[in-house]
Amino acid sequence: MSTATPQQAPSVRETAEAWESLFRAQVAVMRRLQADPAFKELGMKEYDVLFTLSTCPEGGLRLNELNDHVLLAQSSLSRLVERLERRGLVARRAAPDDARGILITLTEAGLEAQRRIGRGHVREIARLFGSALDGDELAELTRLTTKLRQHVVQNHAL
Amino acid sequence: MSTATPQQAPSVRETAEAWESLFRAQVAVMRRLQADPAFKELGMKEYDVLFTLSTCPEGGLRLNELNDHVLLAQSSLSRLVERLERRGLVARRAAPDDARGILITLTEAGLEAQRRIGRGHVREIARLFGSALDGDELAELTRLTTKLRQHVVQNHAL
DNA sequence: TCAGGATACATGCATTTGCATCTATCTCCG
DNA sequence: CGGAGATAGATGCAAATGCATGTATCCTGA
Repeated sequence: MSTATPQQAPSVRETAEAWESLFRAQVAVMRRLQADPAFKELGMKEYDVLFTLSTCPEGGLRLNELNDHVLLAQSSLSRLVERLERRGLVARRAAPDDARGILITLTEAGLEAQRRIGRGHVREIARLFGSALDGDELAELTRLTTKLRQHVVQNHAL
Repeated sequence: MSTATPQQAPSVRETAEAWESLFRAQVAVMRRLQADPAFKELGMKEYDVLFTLSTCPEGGLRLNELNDHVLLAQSSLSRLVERLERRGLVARRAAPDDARGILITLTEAGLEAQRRIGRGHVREIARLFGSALDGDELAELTRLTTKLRQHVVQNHAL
């Protein structure tokens, strides 16, 4: 499938440095985002679930698919979704093709909440990132992290 | 998008895309790291504290300084450190210049644990990152995330 | 100098999380 | 077919977390 890249594998030192830097940046940004009053109503993880569902609108997602996007144990996500359902933000129904599975979809209220919170969220991100990186740098950051994620997901199944 | 516009003021869309991509990459990598058996002995957050302490060896760190590096509420970190102390991995003593503060330092056992776990950790990171990005890309990723973190920390105090 | 407010950390308590395990369903291959 | 193992999701329970608040100490300005 992939022709081997001509260059040698990067050193352990380089990779560790990159991960450390990526991780710390994520922590720094996340700390500021969490402080946003918009997340009093709904935690980051809850919002993340609503957001992920909003990007795959038709038919919703299975619990295990959702689980790939969120950093939570399966049981924790199960109960998080249960809470969202109790709040009327998502609906759960049996998956059509697999009687073991459940399909989770956004309700109208859930979609509305996602959009409302998402607007403030996105504005806050722009505020944090805007002065830090220019357009080219942002594009490059997006490219690199996307490439990293894709390789990790493809070549290192859980 | 305007190719003619040089830079400054990236769009909300661009920043949101970059953050989403950065965040998802972090989740994907973190998921794999957490699966490493090395983290049965000590969770990621616990390791993160030991690692942070290991990078500032002389005199240790104050609890509130530590808190800047970890994505935990102050009370949670307080108790996390308490647990590490009970396991003999860190020591807590009164800060010399401020009677309200405590200074946290690695014990010998803590340093040993950090090094031992860190070795496997770093190897696992190299395995995940190595095939994904080449040396130049890693360096650029490091540069961009470092720049992002610095700007966020400097311009957006909590 | 000292009152009012800020800061550092700890603690009570309800919520959330993860691990282990359970049930139900699916898949494969004899 | 049919039984062994895999997979999806739920649940009991102990541990971890966050919020609100408490206590002690520090700082500032009148």
